[in-house]
Amino acid sequence: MKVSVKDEIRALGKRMTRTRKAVLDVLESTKYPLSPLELYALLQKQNVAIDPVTVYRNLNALKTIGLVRRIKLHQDDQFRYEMKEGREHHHHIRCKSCGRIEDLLLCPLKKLTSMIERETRFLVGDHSLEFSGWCPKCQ
Amino acid sequence: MKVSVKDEIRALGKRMTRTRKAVLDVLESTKYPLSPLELYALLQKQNVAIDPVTVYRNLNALKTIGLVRRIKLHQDDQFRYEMKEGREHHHHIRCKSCGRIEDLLLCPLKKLTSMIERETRFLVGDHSLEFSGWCPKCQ
DNA sequence: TGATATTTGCAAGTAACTTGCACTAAAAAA
DNA sequence: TTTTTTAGTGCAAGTTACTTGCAAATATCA
Repeated sequence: MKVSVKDEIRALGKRMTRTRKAVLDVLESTKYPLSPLELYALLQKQNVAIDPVTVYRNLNALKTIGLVRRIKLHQDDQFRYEMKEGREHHHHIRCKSCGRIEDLLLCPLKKLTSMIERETRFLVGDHSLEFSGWCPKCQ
Repeated sequence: MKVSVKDEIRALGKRMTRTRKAVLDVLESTKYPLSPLELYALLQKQNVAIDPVTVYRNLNALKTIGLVRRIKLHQDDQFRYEMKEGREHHHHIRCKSCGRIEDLLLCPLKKLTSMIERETRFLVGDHSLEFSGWCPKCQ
């Protein structure tokens, strides 16, 4: 975890606790978005004593101060969290078989947005796009 | 409700009950995808005596026999159901303010799919795409 | 070091949905 | 038309993911 993160947290009146640091460390070393309970399971493997509720609360706090992003994947019944730092707007692809999630780096929807605005008269603020299928191992 | 629907249901060993007919009627006359509890509320307004559990079970049954489609919108904590009949593959746009949901008739993602398959080596089976923003009334 | 305010853990509460079970009522058989 | 069979229903209780209340613990700062 970067030194600046601790400062960023303190600047916002939050504290850098043992558990919060552990949560941040796991998020930073994981390349795909984690659910609170997946994160909790990873912490247990590392023998970090923490309550699931504390994981939820930390993720919420980190989201509020803008360090992490909360997403909900299609047909998923839980939220997932990923570090915001250095990550552009992106979408995901998920394996229907093993659940593996990867980032997609391209977003083809900018042009489409104005078409949709014309067509629906909505003012578009956001979009979500997600693919699912079978990853190389599961094919 | 079309006559053929009753036959379709019976052909699959299911029965056309008073409550199931009521659920189907509401779904057929609603232009946007309904959550089970929204559907339940609409039935109550029409003084249809039904238990929420029965709404859930009917929607499940109708999904299983392929008459309705179940979808989950982004950041929504409930499933929604829409009639399948005569409705092509499509996406949705939702108002961030009033929650109004409309269909989008175009799907621009066919070309993109092969790009993503090349890039990720996944075999793409499905995608979900959803826009949100502000509808004309809420702008 | 001590004050104070955030954070934590445990227990309990929610919301959306599912399951178990006895009872009801469609549909098929007699 | 009247049984018989079995799907469907209502109520209560269970499940999952998450939230909230509160007293005790601990990070930060004077």
